[in-house]
Amino acid sequence: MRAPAARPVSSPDFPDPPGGGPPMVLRMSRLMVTTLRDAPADAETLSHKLLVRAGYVRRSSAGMWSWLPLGKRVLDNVARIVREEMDAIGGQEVLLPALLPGETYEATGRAQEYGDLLFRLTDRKGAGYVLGPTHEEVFTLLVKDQVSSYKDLPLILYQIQAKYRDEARPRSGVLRGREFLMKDAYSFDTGEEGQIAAYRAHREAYVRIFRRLGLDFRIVSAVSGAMGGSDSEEFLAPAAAGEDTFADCPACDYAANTEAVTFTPPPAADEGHGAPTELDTPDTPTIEALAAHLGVPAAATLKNLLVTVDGEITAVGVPGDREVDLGKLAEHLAPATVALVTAEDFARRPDLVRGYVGPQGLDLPYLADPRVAPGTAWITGANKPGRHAANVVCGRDFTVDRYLDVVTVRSGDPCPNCGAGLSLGRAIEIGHIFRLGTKYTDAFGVDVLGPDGTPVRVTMGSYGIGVSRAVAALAEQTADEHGLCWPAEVAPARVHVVAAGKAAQAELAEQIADRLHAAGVTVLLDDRTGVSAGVKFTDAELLGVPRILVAGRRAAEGVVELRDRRTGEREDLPVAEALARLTS
RNA sequence: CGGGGUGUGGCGCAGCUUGGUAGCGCGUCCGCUUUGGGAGCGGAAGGCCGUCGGUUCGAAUCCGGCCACCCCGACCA
Repeated sequence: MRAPAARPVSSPDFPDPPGGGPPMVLRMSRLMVTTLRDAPADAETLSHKLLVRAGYVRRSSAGMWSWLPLGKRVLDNVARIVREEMDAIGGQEVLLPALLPGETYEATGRAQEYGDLLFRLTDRKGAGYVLGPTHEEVFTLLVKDQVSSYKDLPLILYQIQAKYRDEARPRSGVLRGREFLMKDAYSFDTGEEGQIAAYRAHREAYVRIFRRLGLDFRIVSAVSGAMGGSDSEEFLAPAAAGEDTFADCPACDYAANTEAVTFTPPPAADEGHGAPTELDTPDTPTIEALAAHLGVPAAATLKNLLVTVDGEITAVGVPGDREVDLGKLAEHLAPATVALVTAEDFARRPDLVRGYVGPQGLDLPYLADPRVAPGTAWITGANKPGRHAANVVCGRDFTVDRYLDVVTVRSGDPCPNCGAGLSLGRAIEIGHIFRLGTKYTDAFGVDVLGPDGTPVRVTMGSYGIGVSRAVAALAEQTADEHGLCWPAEVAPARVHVVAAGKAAQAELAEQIADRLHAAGVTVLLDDRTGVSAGVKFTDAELLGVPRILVAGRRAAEGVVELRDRRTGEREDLPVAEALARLTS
């Protein structure tokens, strides 16, 4: 497919790598790029502001983005790297429709799981369609159609394609759009072993991809969410603008999405608890009021949150200083529906005293955080207005029906691996890999014939990379106060040549651009006339090409200035040497 | 979906309280001067003031509906 290397490529390191398209000279005088001094008022995150200011992207409508020439080049470079590494593990690229019959997602129940997140539309005949949010079903059906023998497996298919999610709130520019570019790959194997091998191959490919992209990233264990399946890991790019919170252990290599952090209580110290006593605690329906009234830390109290699980009133016990993460709770109890109790629910249960609920002697299912361990003693509601009880011991005075990790993780919580204090950070999810097992092949009955002639159920994995999001994540991680600052392999050009002066400088800049071009290097040439050097420098910093070559004051003596965008280092060099540095 | 906010040339904003037919900075175009850190002077183009309706002799401005967008929350690969 790609043009043979008729052009000189002297090194894989600096000049354009193979597959990046032919080297070009991009002329600022003719490029469709408008840089803005001010960011749009609605831009919040750094990447959003800078990608717009530098003329890489422009908002088309809510959550929909147009990629302008420079942005498109960065996007293509990211896609190219992804493609190369996917091909290297034997992935075969395809392109499936983004517009799909609605029933595709009905068979697996995902139409319902996705709910409003799924973009739905109707054709002229009234038939329902969706814009694909991810393509497990479609790929599974494709394989069912195409593959019939174990000899056809293992198989890795992928595509790089626009995905659609009708986000309730698109935000942060390209970071969370309703249309975005995603690489989605699917592996098909017979049996557990192959599936694990495919998962591992993808994991390693992802590490190579994100390293090549120059992203700082962590691999974190995650919950599978709407994908289904057993194991999954997320690739997170730490960034202030990130929407995910992850826990990171400073002492070992543990890292996890906060939703996936578990807690194992230390062995119970089951001694010396006195009998329960009732306390007079008027006007203390909140933990805060109770702790203040008694002069005890909130952690000594037991908070009992009442929820309904598929309509059944259920209590959830957590230490008083902890918050229940309703998302985690719902995750554990899925597919049951979890909701906070309403006033009507209370009306049905006069034995439940709002603000004074305790688990002892209550006729309710009782769920609890592992911190509410057998043998621990608590101050909790006495199930009477204005009364609490102390020395209420778990296992003696009440029992827990089921332990669940439902508490919001805090900085300093123990690492499940080594016990050190976890730190929390924000990050952008740039990749997610899943072992799906047979969820989708069961739904569609996808078997191949095995060596013994009997059908074997196919096992799957799915592996996503947010390509457009990775661009934003990169911008987020690499930009500084002057603007964008791309790693060489994804930059829209390798070198930004600035003609800073009059005709002589312009002519030298042209010659240099030509020679770099001939050496296989893509050049962004600022050949604009009537634009002052200052403007060109400022634009160069905003645009973020990693190396800036200035033909300026000393052009007449054949000396140019070479700058490093990241470090700001500058050096005057003879033209020949500058060229040698940029092409070797 | 709940709470808050904003809609005025490409971008950033003022004008609205006190109605009188739209203004500033940046950008764009033309001319001259300038040319190493977002230049100067002179000229010019570009906006049915989100939308629909109401009040009024007259509405960007007052009133009401709707829409859009943004932020926080909920939700969410």
